Amino acid sequence: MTRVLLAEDQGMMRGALALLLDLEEDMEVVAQVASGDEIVPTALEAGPDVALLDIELPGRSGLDAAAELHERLPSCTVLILTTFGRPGYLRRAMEAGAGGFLVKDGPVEELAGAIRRALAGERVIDPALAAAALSAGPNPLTRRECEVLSAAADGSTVADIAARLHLSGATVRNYLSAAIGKTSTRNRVEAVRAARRNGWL
Amino acid sequence: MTRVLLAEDQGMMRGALALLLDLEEDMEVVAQVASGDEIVPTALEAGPDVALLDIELPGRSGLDAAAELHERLPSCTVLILTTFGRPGYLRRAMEAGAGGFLVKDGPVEELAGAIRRALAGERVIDPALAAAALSAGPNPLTRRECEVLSAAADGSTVADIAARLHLSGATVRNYLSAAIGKTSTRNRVEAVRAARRNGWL
DNA sequence: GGCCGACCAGGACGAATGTCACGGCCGGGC
DNA sequence: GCCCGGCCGTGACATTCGTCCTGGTCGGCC
Repeated sequence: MTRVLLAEDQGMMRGALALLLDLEEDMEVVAQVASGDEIVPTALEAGPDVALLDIELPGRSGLDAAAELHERLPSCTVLILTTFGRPGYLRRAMEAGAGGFLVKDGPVEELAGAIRRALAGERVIDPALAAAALSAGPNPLTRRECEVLSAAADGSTVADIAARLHLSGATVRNYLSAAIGKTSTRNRVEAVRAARRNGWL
Repeated sequence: MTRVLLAEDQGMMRGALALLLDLEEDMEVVAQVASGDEIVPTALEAGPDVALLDIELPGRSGLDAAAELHERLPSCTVLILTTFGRPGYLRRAMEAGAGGFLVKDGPVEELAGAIRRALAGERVIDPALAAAALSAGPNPLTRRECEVLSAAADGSTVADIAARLHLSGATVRNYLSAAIGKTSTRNRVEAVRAARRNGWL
């Protein structure tokens, strides 16, 4: 019997997936969580064979939790299940030791099969997605550039960002300019969108 | 037997919901579509008793389709199922003649019950959401202001927007300024976010 | 040691943005 | 008829944004 942990914030999606997996003869959902912070503690307690994690969760990111889980509970195979097949997400998932990367498009029928293949040691990845991740290359932005870009996403002014990150306005402007250049965009808004699309934030 | 049409772009969500509803004794999913453009034609062909529609779909909006469906197939009860409980969405759904408005949070167990209550003539709405929609008031933005704001969402410059909408740059700036004022924000990015949050775009 | 990249900051400059006042046209309501 | 609001445009103005150049510190690598 394969014991499954489910991390997904949308209640309806989580419930539907749990019901779906419980219908499988050889699977059993032993824990469900709705936030990223609960993943590791719950997993350590429940000891699942497989963790099916969303990335964009309230609290901690699913990718973060995946990395820690892989280290502290190596017996548990981590599978990422996300809405967006962003190249950077896939890359980070692989670096975090994930056994597979699934997108929420694609038929439900594949889900159980993907879990079984991952348990068998196979790396379950959509080939088209893998190609996109490789062609996109690694994240060219430095940590600071990512932080500044994230802080700019909500329409904050330079002064706002500077205050929030304890920097000078001039420094913030320079980081933004660098990020705009590296993303080949025209302004901070386009830069944020490009970075998001690639999974760099 | 209640015949259900399902409109949802995420394959996994769509499949899981279909499976879930088919498990109910008195329900039967007779059609599934993944884009907004397919809703009305498919519904006219399949003749469902209930249409469960997502709002943010590729192609046409689910709210648009709901309005036309309510007019051309009055025998079909329209239920909106959306990720975001934006006040403006709820308002537009009610104006489109929807029989209910559900958010994808909240437990799956309620779904079938909500459908049955809507079929019985009840208006199924989360009370907290209804209160939020009323307190937020109607959309203060004019049609043009909405269009300009939507066009500005992707980081386009004033010149870009002007070209796209066949307007003068000065006019675009005036509309943006008006939208910024009405949303009590400081710049176009914040205005776009505020308008989106309220479901005005 | 030299080299490089990330990090931080300042100044100067042109371009874009946001605000305001001012016009005009049209259609609907009183 | 008059008034009002939506629509479209212009010009002027201060502010912000984005670019470029300059400078500095620090740690890692060869």
